[in-house]
Amino acid sequence: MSDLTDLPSPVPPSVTAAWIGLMRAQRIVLAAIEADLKAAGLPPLGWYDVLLELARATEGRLRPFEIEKRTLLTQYNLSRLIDRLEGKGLVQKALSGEDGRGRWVVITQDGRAMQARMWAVYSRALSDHVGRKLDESSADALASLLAKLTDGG
Amino acid sequence: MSDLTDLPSPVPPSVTAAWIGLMRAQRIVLAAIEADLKAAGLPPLGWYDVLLELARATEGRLRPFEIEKRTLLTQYNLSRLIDRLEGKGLVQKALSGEDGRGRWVVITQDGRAMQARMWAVYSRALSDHVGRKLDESSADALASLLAKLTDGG
DNA sequence: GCGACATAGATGCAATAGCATGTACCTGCT
DNA sequence: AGCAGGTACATGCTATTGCATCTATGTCGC
Repeated sequence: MSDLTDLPSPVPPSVTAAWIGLMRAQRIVLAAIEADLKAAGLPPLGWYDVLLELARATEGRLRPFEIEKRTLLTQYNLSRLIDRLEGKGLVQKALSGEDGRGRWVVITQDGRAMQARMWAVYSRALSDHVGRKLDESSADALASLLAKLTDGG
Repeated sequence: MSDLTDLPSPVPPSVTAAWIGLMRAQRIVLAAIEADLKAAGLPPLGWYDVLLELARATEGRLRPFEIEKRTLLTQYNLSRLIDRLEGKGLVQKALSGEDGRGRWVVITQDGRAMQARMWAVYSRALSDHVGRKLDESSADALASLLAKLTDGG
């Protein structure tokens, strides 16, 4: 009886190494950053992503489906994340005039303050866990290699 | 009142770009691979990681804490994942003679078969979502840049 | 051998993610 | 206008995760 695991893989070792490295690096760095946020008594990174998009948007507001595209959050997770943000007073929901199906999610002053407080910790964590390990040209090179993975096709 | 978000970030743009690229690439590729597994009626990637480690281990068995180190799973998640694997007959738990606290997790024949079935799909997905987008030298370069992020310090 | 502390693993409970579906509204066709 | 289908968002239910803690055993110093 042959064992498929013994057959030579059609996947070049460099490709598996890249993939495993991608998973490991993302998990390890993300865990480190989340730990720093938690140690500072701040909410998880997902909150930051939403707050940042809102803070950058004109009039500090976006439709949920716009946030969804920008953040890669799923529709149902975003729906509930917005509820939590609203529960903490960081955003408000408003009815959309133009589209009766839609809602606006509007960032509050507390929301902007939270985004800034989180960035203070987040940016330090980024410097620490990414910047300290890659010089700028390596970081550029990494970013452009990663972009190849997500570009269309 | 100053707004921290307007202060120049201490983080170089290349570093943020690398980090955002890392998050995006990992999420997108992982989601694509998980989708392929699911479409084939197979369990998620976490199962594969554990089964592969067991399949590679001598006598097809490892202690939970050994699996934990190899996979980056947390202790409590692994404990429950093993329960699920056992529930499907893919592994068995056995008492450890040497260390009364310990258990052995032993892969079954069904477990080996599942690992092989998953690899068939997984390897195709890897070729498709990673190999097809990176030539081998790019993949090597990516792997070594990523390694810098996880190396000590 | 006993007590203090560490390690291996399990587990109750609360929070979050995933899935399927529901509701409301929109758009386009007839 | 009326219906078919699509989009935007919410939600009930289940599965998984995270956290804190528990049990059991091991190790070390005395």
